[in-house]
Amino acid sequence: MPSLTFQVLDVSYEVRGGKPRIILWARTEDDRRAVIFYDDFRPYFYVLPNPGEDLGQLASMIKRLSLPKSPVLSIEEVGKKYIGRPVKALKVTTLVPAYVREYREEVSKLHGVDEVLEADIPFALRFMLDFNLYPLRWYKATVEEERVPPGYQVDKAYRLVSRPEEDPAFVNIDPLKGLRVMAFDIEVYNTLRSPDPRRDPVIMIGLWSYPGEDEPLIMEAEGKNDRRLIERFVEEVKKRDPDIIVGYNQNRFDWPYLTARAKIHGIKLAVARRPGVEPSPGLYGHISVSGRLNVDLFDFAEEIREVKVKSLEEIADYLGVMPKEKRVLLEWWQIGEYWDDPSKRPLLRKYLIDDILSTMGLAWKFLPFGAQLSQVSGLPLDQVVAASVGFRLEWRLMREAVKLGELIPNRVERGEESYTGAIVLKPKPGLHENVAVLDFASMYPNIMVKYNVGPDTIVRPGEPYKPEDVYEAPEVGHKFRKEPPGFFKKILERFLSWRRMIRKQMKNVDPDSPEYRLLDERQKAIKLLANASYGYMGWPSARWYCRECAEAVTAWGRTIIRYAIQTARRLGLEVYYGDTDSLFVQYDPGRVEELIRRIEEELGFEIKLEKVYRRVFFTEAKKRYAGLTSDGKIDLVGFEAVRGDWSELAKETQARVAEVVLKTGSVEEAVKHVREVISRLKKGDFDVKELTIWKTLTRPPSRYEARQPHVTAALIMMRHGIRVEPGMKIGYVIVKGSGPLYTRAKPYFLAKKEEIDVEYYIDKQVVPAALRILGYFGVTEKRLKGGGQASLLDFLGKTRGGR
DNA sequence: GCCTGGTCTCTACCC
DNA sequence: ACGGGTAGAGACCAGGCG
Repeated sequence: MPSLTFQVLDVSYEVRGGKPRIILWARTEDDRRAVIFYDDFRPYFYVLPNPGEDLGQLASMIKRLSLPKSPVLSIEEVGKKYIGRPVKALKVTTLVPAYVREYREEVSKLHGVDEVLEADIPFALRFMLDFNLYPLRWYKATVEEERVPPGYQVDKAYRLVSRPEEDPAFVNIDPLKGLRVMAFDIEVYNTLRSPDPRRDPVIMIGLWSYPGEDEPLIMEAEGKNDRRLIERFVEEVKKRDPDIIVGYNQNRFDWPYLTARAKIHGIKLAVARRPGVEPSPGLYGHISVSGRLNVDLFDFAEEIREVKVKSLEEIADYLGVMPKEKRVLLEWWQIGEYWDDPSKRPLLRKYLIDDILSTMGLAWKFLPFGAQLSQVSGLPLDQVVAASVGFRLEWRLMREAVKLGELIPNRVERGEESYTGAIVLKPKPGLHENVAVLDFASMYPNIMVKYNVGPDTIVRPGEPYKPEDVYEAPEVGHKFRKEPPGFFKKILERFLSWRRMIRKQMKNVDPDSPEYRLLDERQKAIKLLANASYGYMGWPSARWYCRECAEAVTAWGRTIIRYAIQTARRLGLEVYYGDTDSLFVQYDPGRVEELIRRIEEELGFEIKLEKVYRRVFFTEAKKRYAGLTSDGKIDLVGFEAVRGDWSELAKETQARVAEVVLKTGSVEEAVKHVREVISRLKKGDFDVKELTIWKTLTRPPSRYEARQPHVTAALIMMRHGIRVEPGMKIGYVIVKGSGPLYTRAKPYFLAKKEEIDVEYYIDKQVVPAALRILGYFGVTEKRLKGGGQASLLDFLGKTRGGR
């Protein structure tokens, strides 16, 4: 029988004739698209009996529950481990995946059943778990060719005969190489309010395929009739037959909108590779397009902290994919107008083209990392991108559990129990020269490995132990058995050594080569998962939740950082600041080197010289500082200048103040700059956008206890027929008037320049932001705002501050 | 009824 | 929809005062 080498793209299943069939979506070595069917996989779950229960009797009770449409096919007694303990369980196999939920409910009720386990794992993923298949990796398997079933958009169809084995030849080959990527975006008609699919048509759709196309294809509706447009969209997608579809926010907007419009026209949005299948909601708010990987790039953008308003334009600008000044910029409410006006329509077209180019540009920034995340976590690309960090790690943990013969715990509702976290030192306020920043490398994962922390190694109350056989966490007293190595330790050790190996390989590869990029993205993906493990244990919804474990980790962390502080002081190094796993000390190269050596030797934890500040400035506040690095870069941490909920003008002013003070030491010049900004404001020489304040709406407006400006603005938007949803950033300005602030907020796009309350921006934005830094040097509000000379008091204040 | 200070609510940040 | 620690603005509210 022939052997096939293929790359796994995705897995789904269908039920035919009352039986499930696994559909493995793949690409073959000779670049064909293929489905590989597997008919012999069956859904199952485990039943964990109460201690001393008669398994045979339990089995016959379960058999009696057998459902006609999905009978119990077999019940098998198996030896497993559950949170590290050996257990006997029943493996119950049935026929139709959708009925497993029903079995879970009924079996849980049976007398003698402690828990029903692994009944909540989606069938297709269950197959990947059991067959140890990782998406985007390459495998070899024996297959038999079949006729491609009608309607399937693939070149080949096979039946899986042998268990696939990973092909090591492909390990360091870019998994995306040769895959067809299509970017798309739609424009929807509107009239100064949010579009409604019952009323507003789709007017333009753009798509662009790589490889193969030099430029995007732009399609337009006929007037306000989008029927033909949507039909053409489906045809054009099929023609391009992409493996990966990328868009920006398409899971929440484009797909639902297109689906709704198609439904109105009675058209099927049949863009999938399977006949008659439309895009449909999947896990984690993601939209699944069967046979293709639908990747919403917005999910990556969410993790870019530096960009606060995460629109496509802003993200593409930040990443240098499409500079704002080089593109057509339109606001969403202008789309209808630009469509109706024939002279403006070409600009709308260009706007869409720029969006498509930006989207494709972002794809090449993000997909390589996404592909590694998929290869490492084991979740298909489209899902891993949509999933949060906790779930990404959890899928990998589930895979490890299957390999180790461990039963996967259920996801259970738990109340929140908080515990003590890390230490943050009080900073030494002022301007300091030559300060070294030392960082413990992956402190929490290393604590977990060193002390064998985990839910399976912890000594529970009442359990016997010998003191010499356990590690005891300081302060909290939780104990962990030294042997055998626990679940987390095993996985983390593998992650850490895997990452070490990759970093070693990287040293022998040209930094500009594709292989280097691949390795770098892979080590980042591994690091992400490793670093998530501590937070994961403290997450009440985690399957492997263990509050005491998380608590023990932070306790060890506190002890370690205290020890490091003490060691630094003993060496005569002044400690300026520290947070969790970092220390800011006076930079004396010899003694810093000695400090590093001692910490590593005496504690067994690696600490690194992360950077050296030529100058660094602290106020009294923790978690805020400004530093000037040796290469002339300014780091601003925690200050208003890096927060999204301050006006751009206040942020810029503060950043400039920090820069002047750090680079020149001239408070004078910084004051001058602030005064210029204030006079510019008073003259009316400003733009509404630089005064806009953005805040996230975290819940529906009615669910707020306290009134707030951004909620007011959101309510005004709603009155104008603009949909606002939790998670949205609301941009508002403060306008003139009396009464509390929240009564004077207005959405920025409805506000006229003349109504802006300039006084508010001076008193509550620019001045406080500037004073946060200048205040330390004795500068007063009066001096920043005053019309005349600096007073004697200001002068005295300044010299006092400059000590 | 108005002012004041303490507390609560909310958001966004740091690591 | 991974954790705790933290800053800061403004709303909210009780108590003092006249």
